[in-house]
Amino acid sequence: MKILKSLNEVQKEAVVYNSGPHIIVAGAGSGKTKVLTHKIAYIIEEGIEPSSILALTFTNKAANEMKERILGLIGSSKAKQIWMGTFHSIFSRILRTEAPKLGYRSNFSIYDKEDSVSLVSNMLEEFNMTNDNLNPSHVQHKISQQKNKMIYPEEFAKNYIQNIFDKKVAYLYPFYNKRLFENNSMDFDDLLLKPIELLNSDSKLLAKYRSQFKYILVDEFQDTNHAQYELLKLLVHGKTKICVVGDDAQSIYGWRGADIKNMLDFEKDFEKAKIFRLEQNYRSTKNILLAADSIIKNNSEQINKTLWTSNEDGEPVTLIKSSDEKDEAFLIAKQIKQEIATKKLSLNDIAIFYRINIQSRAIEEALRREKLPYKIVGGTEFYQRKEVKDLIAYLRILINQNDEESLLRIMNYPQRGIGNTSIVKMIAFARKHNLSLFQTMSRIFEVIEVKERIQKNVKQFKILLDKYVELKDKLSISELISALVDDLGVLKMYKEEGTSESMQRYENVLELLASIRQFEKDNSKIKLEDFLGDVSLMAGVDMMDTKDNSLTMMTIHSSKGLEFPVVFITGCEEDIFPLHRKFDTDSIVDEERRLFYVAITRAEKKVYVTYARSRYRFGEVAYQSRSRFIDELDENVVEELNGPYGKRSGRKKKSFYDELYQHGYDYDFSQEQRSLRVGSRVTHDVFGMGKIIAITGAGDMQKVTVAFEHDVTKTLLSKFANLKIV
DNA sequence: GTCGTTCCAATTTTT
DNA sequence: TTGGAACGAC
Ligand SMILES: Nc1ncnc2c1ncn2[C@@H]1O[C@H](COP(=O)(O)OP(=O)(O)OP(=O)(O)O)[C@@H](O)[C@H]1O
Repeated sequence: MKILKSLNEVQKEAVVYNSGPHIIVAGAGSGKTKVLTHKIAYIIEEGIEPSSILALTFTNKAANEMKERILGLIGSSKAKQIWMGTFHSIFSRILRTEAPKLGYRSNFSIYDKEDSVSLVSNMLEEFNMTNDNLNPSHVQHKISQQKNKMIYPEEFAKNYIQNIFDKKVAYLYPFYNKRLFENNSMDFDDLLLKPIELLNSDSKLLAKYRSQFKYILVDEFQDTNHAQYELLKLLVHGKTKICVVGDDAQSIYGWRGADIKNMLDFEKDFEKAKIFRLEQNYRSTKNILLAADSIIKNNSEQINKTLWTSNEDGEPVTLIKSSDEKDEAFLIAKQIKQEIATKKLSLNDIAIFYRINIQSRAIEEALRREKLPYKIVGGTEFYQRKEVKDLIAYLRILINQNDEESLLRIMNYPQRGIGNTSIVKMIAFARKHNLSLFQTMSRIFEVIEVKERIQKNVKQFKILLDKYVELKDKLSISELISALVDDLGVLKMYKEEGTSESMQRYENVLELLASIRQFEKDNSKIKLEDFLGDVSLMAGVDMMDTKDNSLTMMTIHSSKGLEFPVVFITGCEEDIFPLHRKFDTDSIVDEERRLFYVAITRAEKKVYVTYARSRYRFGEVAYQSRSRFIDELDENVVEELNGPYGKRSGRKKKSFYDELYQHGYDYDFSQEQRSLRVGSRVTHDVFGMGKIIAITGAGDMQKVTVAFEHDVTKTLLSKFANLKIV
């Protein structure tokens, strides 16, 4: 059979296996995704209906690629009928049909993080809690964490309150859910929670989906959260075939609720689960695997796995040292030119990874200067930009008039003389009369607190919206948005402003129009509702264009599942990678280490690791020390490209002089500064462990602000503080 | 209600 | 350093 031909023995076994739940646990590049792909193709060839297969991937892009591969394998367009996508997109699709059973309408909006945060923010204002010192985004994050652990408001309030912050969150949490519901909207977590509620409460529906999905396959299983796992447990029953694949060493979304425990529990929860282990890596050179292994073995908790390759030894990992982030970027550009010149590589073969998006700035600049074309994957995503979101908000309100967040966004965009005071009055009226804000606009003349002149503005706005509600079924999406953009005059507005930001916005609006036209071309007869759903669930990598010839830049998180011949891992310095704040626990550093492992294992032939001795952070120079991960790399597979201070020493503990070198020569080595600098870890006799977050003054008057454990921050005179460096 | 100025947190990572 | 929120003047 053709489908099995390009597989090794274990892979074949796993593809063909059909006697019950199975999990494929294997290291990077061992062909997990490949097995999953071939398995699906195999099942279809066996005569199983594609529409009875549910295949869950981590990104939409991965889903599309998998579909294409399957198409190539079975040569039939049947692949289109597979239920394939991310958990979020699949279950939002199911909710479009089933949500009415929960009291939502099927045109519900999907709130992304920003929408959710702004909902929280508006709630704080409405509840007069703006003085409570609550950061809306922290509140939202906390709520989201509970939701994806399936901890409901009552339970949270009862069992999980540890401090005053939790208490306030517990107060807000039920109202937050209520508001979402009233807005006929769901946040990302609801897209998983609501299906769980539905399937738990409606046995007929459960039966329907259980018989619908005869095969369930999950890629990147190590990064599923509790809600996702619960969904799987619900859907899988006696006859369902379930196959999951994952690598615990690549779990990098713990902060988003993902739990490796799911992998360990699988055997327990799914009876007679069979484990397959793939041990041959087909992606990388021996040296790269050695380097990756030397990193990951520093993590204590791991599922034991072997990984070997018959590929060549290849080149060592090359370390590039630089003085600051500009220098780093320049050296990367220089090295890329050399790679291309000497190795017949194309730009597409090279990727530059970073820990945090901000790092891309300096690199972009250097690449532009050196005339190296690049693309940024993810980052401040296109659909996240303000002007784009504003226009999308118009579309959303046309579909779902209860979507108050969207309505608030556009109420005064572009400016039409409806200010905050009037909006507050309108909301009060809406709450009092149990109306939506949208309905309130129809009765604006009853809201006597709003000035007459402004009532007229509201009326005008309402007429505009009504007109487009009317038009939305008559025009295509692109015609609709073009007409709207014209009507609103935003293009003209940006042009007249004439600043460089405005021009950027102008461009972005044009790009939005173009992208909608493209979207229409790719998905004929698509409905506005579906377009909006897709847009909210679009991941950064989903937009990645692999056709054009350019370098790829992205965060390591976005690089998951991808592979490139040459990989640059940049900013390998303490406090960047591992990026940690104040007091990180081992488990957080372990996740950073897994992230580093993911980064290395994306590479086929060559890894560069770069770091800088200083970089601008928050507008001031911060002196960096190189990442512990660099020291963890197996010396035998590492070379230094430009160590101006001699060869890397194998010493684990740095000497005082090394420390000096680390921090550069343009540094004042006076006693107190050497010892105390921003970022230094210190201990205090009374307060214990801490980290310096600011230093002011000098000499006897020098003050240091230290963040101690348990959220205690103190500003002390260094003369008396007697801080000891650790 | 709008515009300009000042002030402050942000640089985690994203479905 | 930057962008958004907050504040005050008109
Ligand atoms: N039996 C095989 N023969 C040749 N090449 C293979 C084989 N199995 C996998 N590969 C290749 O190895 C590379 C890695 O495969 P794949 O992406 O499926 O691995 P993975 O285990 O999912 O990796 P990761 O977990 O790192 O994302 C791919 O280029 C794939 O084509």
